Amino acid sequence: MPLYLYNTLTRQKELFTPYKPPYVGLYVCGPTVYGDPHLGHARAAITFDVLFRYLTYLGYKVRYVRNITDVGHLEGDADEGEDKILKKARLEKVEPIEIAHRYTALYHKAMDALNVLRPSIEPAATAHIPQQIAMIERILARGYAYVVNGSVYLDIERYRQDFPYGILSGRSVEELLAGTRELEGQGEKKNPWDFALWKRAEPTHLMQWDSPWGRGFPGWHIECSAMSIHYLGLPFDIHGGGLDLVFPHHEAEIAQAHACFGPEAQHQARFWIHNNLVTIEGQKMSKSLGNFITVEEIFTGTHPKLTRAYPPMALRLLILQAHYRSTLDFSEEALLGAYRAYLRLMSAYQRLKEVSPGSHSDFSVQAWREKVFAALDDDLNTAAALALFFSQIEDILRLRRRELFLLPEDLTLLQNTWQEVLEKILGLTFPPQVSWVNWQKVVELLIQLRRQARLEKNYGLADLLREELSGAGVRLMDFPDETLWELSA
RNA sequence: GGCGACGUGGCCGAGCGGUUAGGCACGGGUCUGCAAAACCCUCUACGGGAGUUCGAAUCUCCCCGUCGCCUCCA
Repeated sequence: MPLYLYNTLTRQKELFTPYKPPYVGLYVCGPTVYGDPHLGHARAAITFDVLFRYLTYLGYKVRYVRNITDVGHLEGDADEGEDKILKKARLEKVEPIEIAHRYTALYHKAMDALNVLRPSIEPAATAHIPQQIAMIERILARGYAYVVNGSVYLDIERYRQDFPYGILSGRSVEELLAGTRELEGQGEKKNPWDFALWKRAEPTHLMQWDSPWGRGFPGWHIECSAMSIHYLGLPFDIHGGGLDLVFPHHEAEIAQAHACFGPEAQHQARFWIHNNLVTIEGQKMSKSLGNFITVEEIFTGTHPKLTRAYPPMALRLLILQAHYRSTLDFSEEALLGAYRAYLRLMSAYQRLKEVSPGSHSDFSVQAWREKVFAALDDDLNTAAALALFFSQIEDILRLRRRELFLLPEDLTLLQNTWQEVLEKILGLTFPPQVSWVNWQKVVELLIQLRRQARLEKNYGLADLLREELSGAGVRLMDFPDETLWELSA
C-alpha cells in the first residue's frame, strides 16, 4: 500500500518512495537541551516515532538520526543573544556540558516513558565541530559566505543569484526585508537576513573551538546540516521537526546545503515534514507566555492546571488522536478523556485475546484492516486509524460473548492487526505501568483480607491468598502483630 | 504590514461533494446484594452571508473571529 506524506516543500501530499530503496534516511531536529522536556517535545517525538515505526513496519531499512543541540542556539534576536545552554550554566555555576547532559538525560527519561524509540543515531552538535567547520569552509570557498571579525555569515544576496531563498517557508527576501525590524548590533552583517555560520567567541566565552577564523562557536543552523548530511548523505529522504522550525531554521539548512554542495543538494531532503504545535487554551505553549507544561508534570500531576497524575500512555493517545498537522489544544479534560479511552482500548484488547474462533465469519476483517492501513497511508492519519479500532470494540465484545463469530484465520488476522497497529506502529503499550502507590494499596488490601480470614480460622483461604501473592511476586512475612511484605523474584 | 493555518455538537477531535467518524462527558433505562462493566435509548454539530451543484461541513467569493511564523522555541 502506498504511503502518502505531506511535504512542506511542495505543500501537498506526495507518494513516498525512498531515494535508495530499501534504505530510508530520516533526520529530525531534536531538542536544544537547556530545559525540561515539555508537551511540545512529546508531540514532535511521538509524531516522528510513529513515522519511524511505520516505515520500519513497511520493511524499509530506516536510519533515524535525531540530534541533540548543545551549542550555538542563541536567545533573543538573531546573533545577538546569549547561548541558551551557556546562560543556564552561568546561572547555575556549572559547566555547560553538565547542563547539556542533565537535560539530555531528562529528555531520554521522558521519551522512554512515552515509549518513544531511541533513534538509530543521536549526534550532539559539540561532537561534530569538525564537520561543521568543513562545511563552512566549503561554503566560503564557493563564495556564498563572508568573514567579518572572526565570524562567518551566509551571504543571502549572493546565494539568491544562484538559488531561490525562501522556498520552504514561502517567503521572499523582499518580504523578509519588509518584516525585518530595526535591530541594533547587526553591523557585522551585510544584510539583516544573513545568518551566522560561525561566531567569534570572546576569551571568557565558556564554549569555544579553534577554527580557521579564530576561536569561536558554530551558528545554530549549521549543526543540523552538517550532521544530517554526514550520516545520511545527500539528498536524504525525510527531514522533520516542529512547525516552528520551518523558518528560519530549516530554510537556513536548505540554503547551507545548496551553498555547500550546489544543485546536487536538491533541497537537502526530499520530504520536509512538520508537526503542528500544542496549544494551551488556544495559545501556543511557550516559556515566554509562562503556559508550558512539562512531561514530568503530566506524570506527577504537579502542574497547577492538573488535579491528578496521568500515565504516559494517556498523553501518547491524546497526541495520536489528533492528526499531526493540526494544532492540538491541551486541557485536563481532553487528557482525562484520552486516558479513559486508553483504558477502554486496553480492556477491549484483552477481551480480544480471550475470543475463541467460530465456524464462519460474520464480518470482514480484511476490509476493516485495509481501512486502518489506508488511514495510516494517508499522511499518517492516526486519529482516523484509532477511530476504526474504537468503533470495533462492540463487535469484539460480541465475539467474546459468542454472539458473533470469526473463522480461525480471520480471528488471528484481527488479533494480529490489533497488535501490529496499536503496539508496533502506534507505540501504545498495554498494560500501563501501575503506579507503585496503587500497587501497594492492592497488596495491603489482600493482606487485610487474609488477616480477617486467619482470625476466622479460615486457613484454606489465608493460605490460598499467600500462595497467590507469592506467585505474583509478593512474599509475605507474618509476625505476631503485623504482616510485612516485600517483592520477590 | 507580509506569509500561512484554522473556526465541527458540553470538551477533544476525524472529515477533502452524497453513509452515524471516533473518544470523553451528560441524561434515561436494562442488568446487579451494592457498584463497576456491558447493553439499549436520548442528544447528533459543522462561525455568518451569498454563490456553484440534483446534492456542500466538504468547492468559490465576501465578512467576522482565533492562532502560528516573520526574533529563540517541538
